[in-house]
Amino acid sequence: MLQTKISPKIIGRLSRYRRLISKRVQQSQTHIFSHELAAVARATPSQVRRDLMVIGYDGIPSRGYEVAQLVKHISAVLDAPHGRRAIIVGVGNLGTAILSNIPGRVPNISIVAAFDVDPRKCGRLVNGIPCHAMTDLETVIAREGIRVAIVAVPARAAADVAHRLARAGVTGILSFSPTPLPVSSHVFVEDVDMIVALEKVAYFAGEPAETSER
Amino acid sequence: MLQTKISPKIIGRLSRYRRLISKRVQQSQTHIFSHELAAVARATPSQVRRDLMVIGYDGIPSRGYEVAQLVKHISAVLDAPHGRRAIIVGVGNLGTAILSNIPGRVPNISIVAAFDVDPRKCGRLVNGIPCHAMTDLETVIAREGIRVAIVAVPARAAADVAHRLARAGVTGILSFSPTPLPVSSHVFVEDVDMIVALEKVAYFAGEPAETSER
DNA sequence: GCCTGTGAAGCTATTCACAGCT
DNA sequence: AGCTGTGAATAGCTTCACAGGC
Repeated sequence: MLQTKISPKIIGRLSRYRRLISKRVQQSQTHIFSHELAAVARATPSQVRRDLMVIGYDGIPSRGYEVAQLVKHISAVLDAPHGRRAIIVGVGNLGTAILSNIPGRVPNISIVAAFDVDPRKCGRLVNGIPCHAMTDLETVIAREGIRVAIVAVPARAAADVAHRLARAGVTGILSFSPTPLPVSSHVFVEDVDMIVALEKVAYFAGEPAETSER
Repeated sequence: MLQTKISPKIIGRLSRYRRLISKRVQQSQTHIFSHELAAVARATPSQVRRDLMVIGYDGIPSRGYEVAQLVKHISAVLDAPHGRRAIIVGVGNLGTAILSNIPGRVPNISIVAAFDVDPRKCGRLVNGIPCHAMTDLETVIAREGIRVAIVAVPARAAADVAHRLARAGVTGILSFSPTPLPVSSHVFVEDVDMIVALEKVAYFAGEPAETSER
């Protein structure tokens, strides 16, 4: 049962909603309001209601949403039926930081292998994940049926890695590379660019010492 | 030169354009086309032309944009007049990864101090940046006139740090925290949430789908 | 009262399409 | 020819506003 495609923005918010709801479930709370969900996603209550409308979940006026049900509905949308295995390419500073932040915090997704050019890292565990040589990339992807990859390699290596991933069958890439990966349009790429993010912040932080140019 | 506020999306693309243009300047190229700029920002040529229209820069038909001029125009928009100093709070795995990726790659912005609760890190240099105890946070912010901060602390500490930053005068925060920082609306917050990003990728990796962007 | 669902309105962002320059 | 600038059109996203349920 394939849903009609939902926009990236809504998917992002659903992910945030779910994180909050899961917490509430653990605290054995039973209901949650749209304004609480809104706060966690920097959204408005009506936006939350819209989003939930898209996935076809109805709340109860004046009681809010039943958390156990809602988490199931959201998971039915976000999660692949039998779970997803992902790999990470590049186990430098950034790669290890990712490995210490992600595993265990993303329901339904597990990182099953890491890759690095550095031979000293190969054959060992990094944060509990086995690290392989770059030469094994295609083999492991095929064997594990990988469709999702995280790319955390230096900029100069990124294009080559992306090509290999795409050719080997990867259809979704989370990229930390500052230059866009050259992949064909059937591969979904999500760019996380810290430099762009910082420049945005610097811009909107406004002028030091309020110069007002009238 | 008074600018009206430009949208975050456009600022993000301008940042990417500038990175490419700077490279071209170094290669002593003189002109660049809108479709080249588009590629680097996952945009279309007409979007590029719109963006440049917003900042009031005109190209030359059939030659493109004069790179030396254009980089100046973009910088006049993005950069604070006398440069910006920023700090980073949290020097764990993620914090050090950031410190190894950002300094030197963002024109006009320098990271001048780091902070961590771990007393073993205080008083030392981390990637060339002096690390202070958390108690010095307000002092350093005041002394250096800091308006921009990067928050890379564990989730449970994030809210407290955000309050202190905002109270001390910070007006822009780049946050890597998975829960939204509780700051008043005059502080600009840019969230980088790896977990959400990964879930997006996993969702769109689903079936033979097509690409989109953030 | 407080909350939800949803049509309709309002906004923002992106693309089209074409005149005009080199 | 090949490119730009830009009004007009389109698409996409968010908010409003209000009827209806608890």
